[in-house]
Amino acid sequence: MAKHDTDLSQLFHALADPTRRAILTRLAEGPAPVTELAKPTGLRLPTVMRHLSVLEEAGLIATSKDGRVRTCAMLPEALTPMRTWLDEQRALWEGRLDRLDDYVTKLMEEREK
Amino acid sequence: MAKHDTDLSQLFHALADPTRRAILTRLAEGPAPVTELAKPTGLRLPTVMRHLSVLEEAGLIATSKDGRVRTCAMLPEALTPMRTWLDEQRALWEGRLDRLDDYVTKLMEEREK
DNA sequence: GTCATGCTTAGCCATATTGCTAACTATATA
DNA sequence: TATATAGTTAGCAATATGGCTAAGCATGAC
Repeated sequence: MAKHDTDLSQLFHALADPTRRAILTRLAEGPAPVTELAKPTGLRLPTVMRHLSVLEEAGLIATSKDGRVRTCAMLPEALTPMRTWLDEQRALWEGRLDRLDDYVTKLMEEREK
Repeated sequence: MAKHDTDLSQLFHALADPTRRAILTRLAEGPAPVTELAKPTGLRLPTVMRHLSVLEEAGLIATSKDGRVRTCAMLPEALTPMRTWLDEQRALWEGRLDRLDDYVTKLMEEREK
């Protein structure tokens, strides 16, 4: 299993949770401290911390502590592998359609003879 | 929690497993029966069946049975919600940069006075 | 120094996930 | 009809996930 494969798994796994996606969406608008991120979720702090560490391990956010406040910020470039995967998948799919197209074209040509 | 939100969760969850992504990649090139999909994974059939049903519930593949053979095919449009989410996320992020830009511009103008 | 605030750690519980084997059904094929 | 093939079902075990409480630590406000 290639390394970027586990990266992708981590990335997709991190995004598979609605709470984590909501946190990311909030962070897309700018950095925020943990407590502020926790408030709209209705979840307890330790639970939110866990979500944050999943996001951090997936490379989707970075955090830093200033005094007793930990500030979280999004790292949007972390989404690139996902975009790449999507594009590869699309290329494969379209390649398949092209081959199908070639095949049909060939069939038609055979018929002409 | 909106409905398309659970869709997204299912979608991301389905894609978070390397075996399932490998199966999808294979299917992007064309339909295949279960046993053929199972072979390269090195996993037992019931395990692969489970992966397939996860993919099917996420809307990523469709299956149909002809005689004793079940054929699986990819449904590439199932990836659209993911693309949409990515685009929304990017829009938010870029909107943030724009606002930052406006803010800086405003600061500069203030300075001019 | 005392107290409130913001986070952190440890650990518990329920459920979900991912693998397996064993046993079964249904369909080709000889 | 007998046998091999393709898939299916049931159920077990290990681990991961997502929630919680309780207790702790560090820092800022009074």
